[in-house]
Amino acid sequence: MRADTLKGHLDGLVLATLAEGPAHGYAVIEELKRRSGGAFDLPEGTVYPVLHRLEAEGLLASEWSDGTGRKRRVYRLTRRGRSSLHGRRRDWKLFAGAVEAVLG
Amino acid sequence: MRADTLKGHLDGLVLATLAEGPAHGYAVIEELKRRSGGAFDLPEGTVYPVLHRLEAEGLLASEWSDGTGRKRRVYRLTRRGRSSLHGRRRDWKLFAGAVEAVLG
DNA sequence: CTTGACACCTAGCGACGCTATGTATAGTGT
DNA sequence: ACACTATACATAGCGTCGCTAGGTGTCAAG
Repeated sequence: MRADTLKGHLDGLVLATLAEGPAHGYAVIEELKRRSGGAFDLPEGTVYPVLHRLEAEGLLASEWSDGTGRKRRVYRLTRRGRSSLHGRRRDWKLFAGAVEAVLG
Repeated sequence: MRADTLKGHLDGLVLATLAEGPAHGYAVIEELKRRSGGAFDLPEGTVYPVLHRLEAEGLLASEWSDGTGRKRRVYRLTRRGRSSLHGRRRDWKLFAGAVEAVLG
């Protein structure tokens, strides 16, 4: 997979990964890999900044969890995050449809 | 359509637009708009640099045409360009499949 | 004779995925 | 005991590339 193919789509993918329940950053990375069948095997330096950005935008909220002794930051969708995800799914359908119409 | 959604995909779209025959830059812009049903209404400052880049990479070749009096640069796919297009169509299918698997 | 479509061009900006690097803990193997 | 891997977080800086904004010039219509 070419680098930068994700550009502009990653936020939606991360939101979708958190749609079924809260998770910490590392788990988001693994879940993206799992759901995509290995296609999205993203470095931490890609995903952590996304989580920070989405939280800064109010689409995610987080809190530290030290239940297991290991410190983890657990993220969850806010209401606005869930709404943004719906918009992004719509946008994706439009975009994908347009690309396929052009590619033929 | 969000800006930058195209990032990493535009080259393939331009190649696809030229797959059915040579065209000049402005016509490529119009054809992208037409095929996409208006979704891809791209400014010239986006498309012209792409054409230059693809030509520099050997995927397109061009020559000036002044048949109508108006100067136009007409682009056509090279063999390598056509082969690149095939690869990009494959990549798109993989990418789109992975995105849809994640979005659910 | 101005307006708008056609047709080309490029400098510079901004966004963002990625590389590289750093820290620290838990588990596994030898 | 010691090394190594996986887990888990963080961020500075780079490179790419779509876009904005500005420029040149031709042609048709009102």
